[in-house]
Amino acid sequence: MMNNRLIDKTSVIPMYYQLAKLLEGQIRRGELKPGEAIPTETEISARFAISRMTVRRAIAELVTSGMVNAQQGKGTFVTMPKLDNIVFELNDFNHNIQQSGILAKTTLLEAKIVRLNELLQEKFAVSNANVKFLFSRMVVSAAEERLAYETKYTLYSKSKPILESDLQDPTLPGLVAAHSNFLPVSAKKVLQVAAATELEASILGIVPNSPVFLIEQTIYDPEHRTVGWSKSIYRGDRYKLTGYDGWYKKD
Amino acid sequence: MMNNRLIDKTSVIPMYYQLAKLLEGQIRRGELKPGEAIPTETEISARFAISRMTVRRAIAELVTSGMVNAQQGKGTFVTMPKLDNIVFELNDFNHNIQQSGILAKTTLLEAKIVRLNELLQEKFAVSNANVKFLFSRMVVSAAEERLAYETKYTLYSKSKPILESDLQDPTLPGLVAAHSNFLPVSAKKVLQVAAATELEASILGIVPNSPVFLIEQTIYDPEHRTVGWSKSIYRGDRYKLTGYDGWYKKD
DNA sequence: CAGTGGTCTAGACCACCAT
DNA sequence: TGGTGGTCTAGACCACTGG
Repeated sequence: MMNNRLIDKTSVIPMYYQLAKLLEGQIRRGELKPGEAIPTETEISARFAISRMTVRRAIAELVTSGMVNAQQGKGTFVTMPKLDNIVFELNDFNHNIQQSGILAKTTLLEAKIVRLNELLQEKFAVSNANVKFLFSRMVVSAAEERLAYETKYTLYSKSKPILESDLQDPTLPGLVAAHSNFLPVSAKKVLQVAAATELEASILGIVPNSPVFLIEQTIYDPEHRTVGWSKSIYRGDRYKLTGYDGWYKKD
Repeated sequence: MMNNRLIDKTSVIPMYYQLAKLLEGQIRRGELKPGEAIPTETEISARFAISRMTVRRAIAELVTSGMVNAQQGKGTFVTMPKLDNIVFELNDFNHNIQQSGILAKTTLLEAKIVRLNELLQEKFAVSNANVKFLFSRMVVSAAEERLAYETKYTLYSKSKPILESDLQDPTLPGLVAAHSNFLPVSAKKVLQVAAATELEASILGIVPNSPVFLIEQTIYDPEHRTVGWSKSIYRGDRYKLTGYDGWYKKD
């Protein structure tokens, strides 16, 4: 049925990888159909004269990629792809732009130290009125076009002046690391749609009430305390998110 | 330094899992800091009297979860968390609603067989004018409120009447599977913001030009042919996407 | 060169499932 | 009960890094 010369034991390419790709190909070509069982580990092990541990490692790759599903006592089966769980990756949104060959430029509009106010009290859940925050707002532009407007707050615990370096790493986690003694270890982003306010519209050069992306980001330290918060407005006509699901080829 | 009684070899919980959680805890508590090396595999192996393969399996878990980074010849190091790559999961969007305890209801507005037109020619990249498509449009609502409006096209190759079952699985992959001989194996979704058209606004009961989510979905068969396409409009004031990154606890 | 992680083996025992 | 996948071992050899 199958030739056992398909795995090159002398290759620099690991055997588990060769085997995984071999099985993946059979599934993609429909030689193994969704719902069907793939050969047992012992069978594959014997057929290719490969240790069972190595076979398991190969199958583990397929399990991870979601093409196959192992069931103890029964067998390993080709997955019926579920296509309703799409994942959108948001590489700081601006990578989209940079990948288009255009390079995004960040222009600082304002940066200052502020004290606690109502918004900050809500977002950071602190009550000590002496806490200092670094406030900054900036515009992201590319090819002479303004694309996004961002407002950021971070805890400010280092007595260090605000340098040009702020511009070099304008990401929120970067600001936290640079201007506080807190280590940012986790983040939450909430994406919504909104209508551009007068201010936002004038900064971005769009018509008021135009649809825009509104992204709120919160940065946490290891104790899950909020150490940074930002609100970003992205032009709706210049940004989109694309996501894939199922047996998409990744090579 | 560390007690070697922390791994219970007789437990039903696998040793590699216990070890992975033990290391994860040390990292979360800051006993192992970002940038630092974790003990070598041989060291851990000796300290707990565990086979190195088992230690590797434990570390592999941490590598997968992104907390640690292995470098051949050098060591394994605690990751400096990158927090700008947030991932939004979109469980067919309506799961958001269902998790709130409210149950979403889909109401079919129209369903019919259509022939090739300009839109379909572009989306499906077919030229044979005899190809038939199943067209349907529907409204998703919850708690007496209309939330989303969806328009779907799928290839129609089964000579089967359109049944009530269409309503039972109104997802695009489901429609493809039910009404064509094609197997949907991969999907692409593009998320944008838009202003509601007059039609969309009247169907959803919102003001025209309100900001809305616009999601286009394309379904592919194993040969990467388009077998389904849909366009969905979601009320901007009722939906949002939330994503996490970094060392978020998942237990 | 010594030390690290990466691959692989040939067994062993177990938990689970079907019959 | 026999067959499946899940865990674990005690080695082995390799590729890569650094001094």
